[in-house]
Amino acid sequence: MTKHSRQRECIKEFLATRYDHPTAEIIYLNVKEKFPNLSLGTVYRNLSLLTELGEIQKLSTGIGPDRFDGNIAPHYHVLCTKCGRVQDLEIESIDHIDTLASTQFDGKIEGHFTYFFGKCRDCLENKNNC
Amino acid sequence: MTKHSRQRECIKEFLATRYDHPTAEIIYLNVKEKFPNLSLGTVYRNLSLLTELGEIQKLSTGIGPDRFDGNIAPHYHVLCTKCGRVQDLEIESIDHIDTLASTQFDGKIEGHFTYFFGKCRDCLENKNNC
DNA sequence: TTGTAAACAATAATGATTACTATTATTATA
DNA sequence: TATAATAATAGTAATCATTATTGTTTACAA
Repeated sequence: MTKHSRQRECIKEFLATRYDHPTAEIIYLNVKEKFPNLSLGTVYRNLSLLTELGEIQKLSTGIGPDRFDGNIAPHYHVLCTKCGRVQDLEIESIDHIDTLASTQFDGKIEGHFTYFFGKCRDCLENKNNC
Repeated sequence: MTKHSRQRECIKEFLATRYDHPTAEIIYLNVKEKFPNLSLGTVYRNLSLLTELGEIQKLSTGIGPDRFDGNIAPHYHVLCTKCGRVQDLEIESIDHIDTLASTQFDGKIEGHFTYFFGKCRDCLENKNNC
């Protein structure tokens, strides 16, 4: 049985205010302001739990540490290969690629994860503020 | 200037014989049979170099350690969520999703990486040999 | 040959994440 | 409201994958 925890509540609330997909470290530093003796392990444990519960989303981009997204509505992400920023991308569903994959795979396709990569607007314009 | 190295040669040859996308650790254990005092660092260094040269492909699936693929022809991969196996998938190009993403992204889309997930044939049939 | 620079083995260090343990907080119940 | 049961915590150690360092060896060009 899972009990309420003020730390977990705060982690979830913090994520709801951020649209830049922060890492566990960033979340730790921010939530620590409200809970000065917060432990990094607590952050990781709760991020895992919230991900399992489907209340947040974990992004394993393969570039740097995992990131977390408080928005669980279906959407995609673009990774800037210059500054490392991860931005949201609202596109129409591309779930047809699962059907396509199913026709060629001897087994059951349950879904996919896709990350787009490229250059963000700021990097294209050489603004170094990203 | 990059010099010839028998270790690198052997790593590349080994990858060419394998279709199961081995990890650095597995590659190390196998190539060690020919070079008994091979170092794990040498494996990582050469895998990075070969990846940069475009002679092999690195797969960062987000599940477990990175894997490597000696086949650089464009193709996709399916991760079995039960046994962790990574299998090849030959499907027609889905590069149109980059065009789709471009229409919604304020910046430049250069490509995408997509991993499908599901259950492999062996796991569906409860054969525990995978 | 011989000089030089790349590659090596061995090992230490790092970064991200998970595990452990004694204490504290939450919640059900007396 | 007090108390008992136990989930969650803070603090810390350990692990896992990977990268860095260093002194020695190997490839190759002069």
